[in-house]
Amino acid sequence: MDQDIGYRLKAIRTRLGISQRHLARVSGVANATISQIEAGRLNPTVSMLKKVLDGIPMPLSEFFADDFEQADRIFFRADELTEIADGGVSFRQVGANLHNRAIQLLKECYQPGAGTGRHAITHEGEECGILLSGRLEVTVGDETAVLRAGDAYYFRSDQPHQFHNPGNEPCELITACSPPSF
Amino acid sequence: MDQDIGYRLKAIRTRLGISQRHLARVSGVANATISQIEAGRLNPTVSMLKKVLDGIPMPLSEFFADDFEQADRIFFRADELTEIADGGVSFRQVGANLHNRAIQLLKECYQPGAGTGRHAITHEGEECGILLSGRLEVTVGDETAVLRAGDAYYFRSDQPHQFHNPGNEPCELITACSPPSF
DNA sequence: GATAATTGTTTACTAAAGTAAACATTTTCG
DNA sequence: CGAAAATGTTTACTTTAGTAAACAATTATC
Repeated sequence: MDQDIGYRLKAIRTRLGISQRHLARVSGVANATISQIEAGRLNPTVSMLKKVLDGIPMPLSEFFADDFEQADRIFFRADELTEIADGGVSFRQVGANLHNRAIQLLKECYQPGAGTGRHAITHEGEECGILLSGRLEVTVGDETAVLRAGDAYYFRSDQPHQFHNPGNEPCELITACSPPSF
Repeated sequence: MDQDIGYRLKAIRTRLGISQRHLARVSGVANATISQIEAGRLNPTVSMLKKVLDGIPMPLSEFFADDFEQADRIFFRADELTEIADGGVSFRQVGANLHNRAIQLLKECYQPGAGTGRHAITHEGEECGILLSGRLEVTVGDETAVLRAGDAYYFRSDQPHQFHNPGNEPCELITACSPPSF
């Protein structure tokens, strides 16, 4: 249970790209607390967890929503997908608790001009995706391509990669990572 | 915050008609813990609250759902009303956190034969209601009446009162209590 | 009406949550 | 490169969550 909370908090925090210390500062708690919660070494009180989430901000109901307590769910309606918005990029994730899972499937939407940021990302595993609409500029290693609806990609994630929507309409795509990266 | 959790737990527990000790037994926690949580004297850990709710059973998401964190909401869609089922009787409450509020408004539905039980209820305040459909037998003090759609009642709650659906179709009504009784 | 069972509360205690401050790494920037 | 800032972790300590057992009060049962 404590571990579940930790995994979920870490997933949310890193997805937003903020550090433990930053979250600690804005929520007014000790950074050691967040470190230990995420490590599953601490069993937070409700009010402590709320205090932390207030810094994101995220209501408790959303933190516990979806399949947080039903990791074995099989079917998900469209409006049940876990949504994580981050600037011009929004993610809709199939399933919420993906630690110990093999696949992370996302429906992503990049607003015009939005992207993963100036710096390329590197992590373990592999990932791939296929575009549904709009255009997406994908850079992997020293290769760059602008994809259109129907185009796809597949690469090992230890190669530096970044995404960017160069068009003037939103870009939708389905992506898959293995293992899930937070 | 701690007090909010306590009020809400107590509201849910008493609505289900179970005692602190019973809930403590089935959830495997000390009854003193439940007493102190409800009194707002204890700041439960998430896993402790989950352990308690597992005895109801109620998922954390539902506990924190609705307007638990937004006590100032004004409008509620039909499907947003807090539903509390109890045997043949179901309650749909307008708003969830009614402590410190003056009114508790419920849409109730009694299945045929269902009622508030053999023993009359007594508590402070006043309550009233109006029938939407079906029949409802209302007993207040030594007076009994069978109400039909459009009929209504109003009494001081310190008079022993009970409700029962004597018909063979569900009975719907809107009730109001002041102050909210849990 | 008296005994027994059940209710919620309080208390002394122990197990653990939460913090401040140090730690070891990594990243940033001149 | 090298100083400086920022990252997550660990540690010693204080506070508090959680428990068992007693308490007082109410309710059930004969």
